[in-house]
Amino acid sequence: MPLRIKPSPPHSDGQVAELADLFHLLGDGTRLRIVLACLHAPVSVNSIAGQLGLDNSLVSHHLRLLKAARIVRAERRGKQVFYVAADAHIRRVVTDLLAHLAEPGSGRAR
Amino acid sequence: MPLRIKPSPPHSDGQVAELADLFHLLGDGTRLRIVLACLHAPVSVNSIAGQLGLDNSLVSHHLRLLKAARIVRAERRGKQVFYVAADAHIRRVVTDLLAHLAEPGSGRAR
DNA sequence: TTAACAATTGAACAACTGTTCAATTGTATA
DNA sequence: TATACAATTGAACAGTTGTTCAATTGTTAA
Repeated sequence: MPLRIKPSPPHSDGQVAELADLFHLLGDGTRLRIVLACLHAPVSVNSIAGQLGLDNSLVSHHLRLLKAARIVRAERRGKQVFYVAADAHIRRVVTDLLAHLAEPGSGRAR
Repeated sequence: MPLRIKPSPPHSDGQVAELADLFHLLGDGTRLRIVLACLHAPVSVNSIAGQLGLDNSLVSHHLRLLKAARIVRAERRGKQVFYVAADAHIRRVVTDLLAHLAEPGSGRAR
């Protein structure tokens, strides 16, 4: 029996669609910066907007999409609403890819 | 000296923009399926189109973008042009994320 | 209640983008 | 050369989407 090399595993349409949705949401620069801003600790909408120099409204719009996709989680404290990355899974995805980009000679392939 | 917890590392604008670009290109379902089709071995444009049920022209358009971003690499053999994932880096990014999605209870956060 | 602060929402606009179709370029064979 | 096959290219269209602005909801303090 010959050695089988990388049978190129089949992927369900659902999995691919889910992955594409995740990529699509993180594929906007503004939205990605928002995710990075609340990746490790809860941050208020105002704080994110101030930190990134964006309009309050714009940040809220993006956070609504990120929340709907379960990428971030909302938590209200008094007047403010704090957002944070939904779980360790999301954190790993983003930090892993940033690490990948930082790899020597990985800027964009060889 | 108190223990510093997750200083939330600063990310250069260039890194974030690069990462967003990568996400953006993989964020389209059709384009992601094309990348998956030639992830482990070189495949001709016709083969990709036939396999995915897409028009030849559409596949070529997408491959042009993927090639410009150095996500795939082109190689001509006679009449046909074969495309394959640019390097191990790209392969890891995609396969890792697919694995992440396959994790128990990871469909979208907890 | 009133006032001030924080966040959300909806409408509207411009910019972008995925797709289709037709025409063209490149390559190999008769 | 001529023919067929493979891939690329460009224009044009429709649909999507990021952003702005104004108005509204929710919360706390005076």
